[in-house]
Amino acid sequence: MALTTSPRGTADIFGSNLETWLKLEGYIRDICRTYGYQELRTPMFEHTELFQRGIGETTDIVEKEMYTFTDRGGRSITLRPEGTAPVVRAFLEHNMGQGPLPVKLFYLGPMFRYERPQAGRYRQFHQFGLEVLGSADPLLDVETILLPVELYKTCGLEGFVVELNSIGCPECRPRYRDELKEYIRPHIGEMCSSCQARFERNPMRLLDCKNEGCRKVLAGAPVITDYLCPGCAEHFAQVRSYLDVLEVEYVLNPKLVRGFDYYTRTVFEVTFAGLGAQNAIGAGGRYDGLIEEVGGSPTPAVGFAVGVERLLLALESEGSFAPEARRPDAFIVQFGGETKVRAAKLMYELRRAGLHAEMDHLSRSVRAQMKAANRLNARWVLILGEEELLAGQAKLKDMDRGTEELVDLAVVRQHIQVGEE
RNA sequence: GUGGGUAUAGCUCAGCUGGUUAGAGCGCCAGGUUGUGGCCCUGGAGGUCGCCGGUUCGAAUCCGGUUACUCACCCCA
Repeated sequence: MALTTSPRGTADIFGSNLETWLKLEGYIRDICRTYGYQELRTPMFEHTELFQRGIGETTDIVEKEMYTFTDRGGRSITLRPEGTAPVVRAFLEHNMGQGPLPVKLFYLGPMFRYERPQAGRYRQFHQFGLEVLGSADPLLDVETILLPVELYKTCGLEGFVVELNSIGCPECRPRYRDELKEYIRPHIGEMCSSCQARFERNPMRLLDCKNEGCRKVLAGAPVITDYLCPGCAEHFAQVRSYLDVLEVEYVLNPKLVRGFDYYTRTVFEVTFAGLGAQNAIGAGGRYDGLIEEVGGSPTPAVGFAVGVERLLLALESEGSFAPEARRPDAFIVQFGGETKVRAAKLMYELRRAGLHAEMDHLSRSVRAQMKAANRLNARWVLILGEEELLAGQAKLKDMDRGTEELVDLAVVRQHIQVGEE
């Protein structure tokens, strides 16, 4: 095992890359504030059963992608593979349902799934997500679509598409499932092995199979939205109506199904072409049954999650999100000895005043110090020599213009601050 | 879990059919300017050629394995 490489599917985030992250995180916190969402930070790990019950025993995540281990107390612990189940757990644990409804929460942090890494897919990745708990208002379904869309737009992202569907509820879904199976059954022999394996257990998952032959079979399959119960149909109609009123562009995709068992009614996915095979940059939906499943009283809820790395990849591919490079306000050049002592005092004085000041720590020549200042892209260089100090002055060089002048030490700070504006 | 591609300096990459001291550009350090950046010039540091094994007189080069990266399948953010 290489001690000098991070574990597979993980990455260090630093340098200019980190600046980009911080900028995006700033946008995320801003939009959550204006939309009235409170941040919730849940633990990185939970009891394994939470995910088994929440996400569904037969989902791929639970069956083969979880980082699960037994702790020293014999408990089965799992690194969170997604954010919704922990939020629901916290909602119940802290009796948030007793407070003003709906409860609007957001989270931003790492998730863990044991998968083969690939473009836009990592073992530790980050999600920004939010959940609205305690209301079945279709307007809130729309809000969870609108908010990420607004975020993408704020970031300058253009080439994304919102796909929308309704997968009904436990009332209407069984009837559709039966119809679908009836339709598929005569053709099941000619379908791919994974479709055959899933046919009995979860026939709806066959709908988004990418296999050419399977797609052909399913092209004429019955569509869930034709089988919605009156309640779900009405809900879906209102969602679409609000989307139109709020001018959110979307595409109906009756074959859109989701990998988690907990979804009901509205599901959506935001895709971005050009990310490779992993093209979803955000997804979500309504989960009216999850809270009860986890042990709470029946409570409707809706939410979504955005893959931070994927969003950053998408932004990078469009090339319009680079944050402004940071530059020091001042670099102080000195000649060692007493001049270095005076330079140090000046540097910390400037920093106390909120200015980013730097100096050399490698006993370098003036020329090398100037080069360093240039490399750091310092706005000003202060040259503290014996002569200048005797006169209580320093040379102040404007690195953008190449001009310099003698300035009294007492007013150096003002010169730099004024020059910044 | 399955399949393809890749692995040489901090970064991006050369290195032909195996042949002496493994190269370039960029970056880094120093000098050209005994107190002045960007451009230019000169020099320098820096590499167990991913790792293990095999073939061979001889392997960065061929073969096998392994690990990592990468792309795709599966699945998903």
